[in-house]
Amino acid sequence: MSPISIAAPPSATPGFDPASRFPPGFLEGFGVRDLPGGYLLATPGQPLDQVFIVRSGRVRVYLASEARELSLAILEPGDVFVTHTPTFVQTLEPVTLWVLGTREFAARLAREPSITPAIMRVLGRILSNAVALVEDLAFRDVPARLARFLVRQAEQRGVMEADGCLLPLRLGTEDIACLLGTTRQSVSSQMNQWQREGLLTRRSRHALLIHDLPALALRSLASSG
Amino acid sequence: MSPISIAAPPSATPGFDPASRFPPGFLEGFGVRDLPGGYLLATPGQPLDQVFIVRSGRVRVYLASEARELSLAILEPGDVFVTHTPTFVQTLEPVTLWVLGTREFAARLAREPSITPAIMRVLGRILSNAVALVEDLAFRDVPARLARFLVRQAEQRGVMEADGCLLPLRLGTEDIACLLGTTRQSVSSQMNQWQREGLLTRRSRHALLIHDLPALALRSLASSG
DNA sequence: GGTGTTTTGTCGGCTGGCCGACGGAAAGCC
DNA sequence: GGCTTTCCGTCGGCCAGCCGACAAAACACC
Repeated sequence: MSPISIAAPPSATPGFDPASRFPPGFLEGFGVRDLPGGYLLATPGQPLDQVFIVRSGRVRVYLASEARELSLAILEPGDVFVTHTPTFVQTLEPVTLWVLGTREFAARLAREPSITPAIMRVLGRILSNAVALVEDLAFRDVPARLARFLVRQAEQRGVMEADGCLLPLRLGTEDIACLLGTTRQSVSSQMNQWQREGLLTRRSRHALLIHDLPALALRSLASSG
Repeated sequence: MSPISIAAPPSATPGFDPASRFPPGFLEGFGVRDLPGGYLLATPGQPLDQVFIVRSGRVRVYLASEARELSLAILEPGDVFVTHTPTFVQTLEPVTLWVLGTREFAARLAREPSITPAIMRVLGRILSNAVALVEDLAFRDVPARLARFLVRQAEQRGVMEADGCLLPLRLGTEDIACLLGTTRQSVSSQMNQWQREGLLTRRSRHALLIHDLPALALRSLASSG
């Protein structure tokens, strides 16, 4: 999950084994935890430091003020995160996680230093994503953010077809708006604008057909400052 | 340097030894590098991965679009950073750094696992700061961001006096605007607004006297969404 | 202390995008 | 199929804050 995303790894092909992402034996020591959908597993208030990896299901990481929410990432199987940051973390559906306390994790690293470089890469990627998110908010207007979002989604999940790139979306308009730091209305109107221009077609509520990907990419360049 | 800041450690008291922040012997292996003012030591393009620590002088970390710049942090002696992120890093004045390549750094961690927890704490703090920055941009309007900035500065560097808290500022209006993701004009007018309300006095170009810190803190709460 | 340069204060116009409201469409549910 | 509920599209009003422009002040340098 991408343009606005703080999570660790690159894209996930559907139907793969999340454990295959990690060195053999890496997951030993992690606890397995099953959670129901809608479960809030971390808040800014009580930071029970934990490293977790999503095994199945989706998890949303977000910030909230009194009036609004901003999704930082929607984690999918294989994604890594640390509850060491002042964010809310909530399951979107029933979820299975691998979990380990940060202290134990650090001790583990100390015992098996060979995995340290891999971890540093993951952390570096998380930080890079956070920086990219700041860049998006500071420099790009809503159309550009939305275009970027769609292009990235297409790169990750798009399926080429005769008349364009079919993009299965598991998010509603409101969810997208929340990822982009804007409103339902702005996303909706922009999307329909592009539909009228022939850039894309709303195939169904959860599928989008992008006809002109390059044109979208063009609109994803900075234009708000 | 704070409300908008991605850098690692808490505040620095002036005239301290930056090396004292780290475990004895930690800095062995680091190279020492002297750079002139205005030197650009990293850009998003070529990520020569390095871990560096500021020994003296100030360093600015920022993002740039064609039309605008956003400062992520102004690093001071003792601050740690990684050029592993797609940002610009530039010296503001002549600077001395301790530098080590990320590969060597990781190897070092692998050899001396005892310092790993400390490093994870530093990375966690950097990430938390980045998240806080996103929060600022997404949820707070300009007055709130500015108020927060001033309050934090006061906490870190302010000197209590009879008629308030004297705040030595090494930044101009434009620099502050750049840290807050806004414009010179907005900062200026808001500051003078508060001056008229008696909250603060512009003592000189580089010094500010804050009379009513609590009132400022009140204005630093979210109000743009 | 005069003179050029940089920094700051202020104003008005303009606009992106938020907000509230409401009708229509799709999807779930029996 | 009918019903309910959730989701989506669109419009008009409104406002924060950016932009350009210019004057005044602070500072630096001789």
